[in-house]
Amino acid sequence: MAASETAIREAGQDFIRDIIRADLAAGRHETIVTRFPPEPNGYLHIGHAKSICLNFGVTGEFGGHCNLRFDDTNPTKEEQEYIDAIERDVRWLGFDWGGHLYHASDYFEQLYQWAEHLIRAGLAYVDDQTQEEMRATRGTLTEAGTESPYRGRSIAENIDLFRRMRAGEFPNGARVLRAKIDMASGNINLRDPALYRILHAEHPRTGTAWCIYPSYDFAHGQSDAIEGITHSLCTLEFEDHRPLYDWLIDHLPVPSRPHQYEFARLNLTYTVLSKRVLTELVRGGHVAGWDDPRMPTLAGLRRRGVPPAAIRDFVKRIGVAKANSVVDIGMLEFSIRERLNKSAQRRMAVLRPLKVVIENYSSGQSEEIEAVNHPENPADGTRRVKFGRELYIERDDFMENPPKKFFRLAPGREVRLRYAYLITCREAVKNKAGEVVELRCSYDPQTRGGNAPDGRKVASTLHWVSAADAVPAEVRLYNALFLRPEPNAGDFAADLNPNSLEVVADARVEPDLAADTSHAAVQFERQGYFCRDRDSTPDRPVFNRTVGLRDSWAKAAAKG
RNA sequence: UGGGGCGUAGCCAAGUGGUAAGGCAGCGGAUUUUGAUUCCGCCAUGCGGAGGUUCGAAUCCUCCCGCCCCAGCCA
Repeated sequence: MAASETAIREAGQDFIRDIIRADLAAGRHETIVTRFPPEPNGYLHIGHAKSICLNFGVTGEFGGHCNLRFDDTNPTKEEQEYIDAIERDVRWLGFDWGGHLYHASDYFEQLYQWAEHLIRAGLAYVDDQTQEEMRATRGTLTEAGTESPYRGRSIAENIDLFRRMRAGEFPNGARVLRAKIDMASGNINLRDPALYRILHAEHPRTGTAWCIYPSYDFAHGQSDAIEGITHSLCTLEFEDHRPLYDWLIDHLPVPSRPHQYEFARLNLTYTVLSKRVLTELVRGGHVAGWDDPRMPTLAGLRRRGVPPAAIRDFVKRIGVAKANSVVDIGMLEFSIRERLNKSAQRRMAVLRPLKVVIENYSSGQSEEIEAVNHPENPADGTRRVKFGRELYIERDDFMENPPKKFFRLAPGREVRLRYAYLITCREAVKNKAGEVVELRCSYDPQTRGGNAPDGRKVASTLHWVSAADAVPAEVRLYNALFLRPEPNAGDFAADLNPNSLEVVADARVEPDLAADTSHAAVQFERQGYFCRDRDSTPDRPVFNRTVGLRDSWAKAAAKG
């Protein structure tokens, strides 16, 4: 794919794109090749979305392609379920790797040959030390390590031992192939890092063909080189692996010379983006699964109703840099609302119903009111909603003793029912416990559609549904999974929000919401954006709240 | 204490020697049959701190401070 001048000019301003621009200008590359390299040991989350958007984004902007490459070098942790989920989620996010689907495991034979090459060059050796011994002799952050007693083995012996490792002659952990670099290096990654370990484990792709597997460090850069990756983009914690990455590339007859660049991973307030923690949330039953709508996984966000375009917008907004940062979750919510405001049709749904009886509307009567589907998009048309003597409004929209700035319904007060009539509250009926259970109201027949011929104004407009026609529904309201802006990933359970899921069991929705199984996002007027959950049954729809509308009243009320 | 990075507003972030972009949040106001949306305005005499170089410094130099990552046969 060739990039247009315009695309290049309009590409974002960040240090990665600066580097690519410079490389292109200097003629170092004709085309850009990147890769997104997930390990299939968990589901993709929004932090991965940053990497996906970056890797696929730059090749779209500057010309080239991005490979999807599974970094499947540890069969003890990887599963086919994750492989499938990752492909599905990358596609859902809106990216296409074309034919460029690869696996580090595709290169196992080549990597093995390169390991022998290193041995023949005297740059790698088989170490018989135990894992404990290796740890003990690695040194500390401030002290040099000591060389292994097996470091001086002959090339012939090393080759023999390594081949026998491959042949399965030794149990797990018995020996390891190490690079011979510098046990005194200040960079611990250079203190003779392990290149191959013995793992008698079945691999999702290679089965039992191998019992030795390359380490990340030995696999990653070489895979990049094989695939002709020009810019290998990864997160900051790999920064001090770069000297090792380069060392291997320098000493191996690889077909190309990739370069690694590091950027800061995404952190979000009230969220944990750690595969370990996310896995524990699922396995420990703290959430209903990888696609629980409270999860920051792409599967969770999808089920929650977040449009992929909103995630892409969000990622564009937060930028790419090298400073560790924690992005306000509000920023993601903004991107979601921005997208959904444009696309979601409006409907009325009452979450916590309070019955309203229109006393001067006769009981046998009913009518259909025309309601617009999207106020900013006339092409979405209108629909007809039933109006009758008995209605439901939102409990929160009535107060018996309203404070000064509350301008919804109250005794004696007139408000508008959206698209319908102006009504006035005559009486609040209470039960024995003193709770308001019903409102007796009157309507003004002259105000059909919502406007008074005499031009009088009302302070607010309420959403409502017809008691006789509305359909009962379950609505799931999601709150942050964690209580603190920066949860402790170590003891995450202590920071879990016990109220992250609020189930509203008896909401009432417009009938067409129950009938529509398209799963398209809708806005419940004055409340938020919702989508139909797959738990819906024909007689009982279930809706997930994707995100609430901005609510300046709630904010003001909370302030007092 | 060794090595590698990073510090620009409450948050994210541009800026690469010529006098602090943009977005989120917040605060005012206008419009509004969603307390939504939209629109307008305000929001760093200041760039972790102190010195220095320069006509001029967030950008260059020196020293200091703070934060993050690394001692897996995980990635």
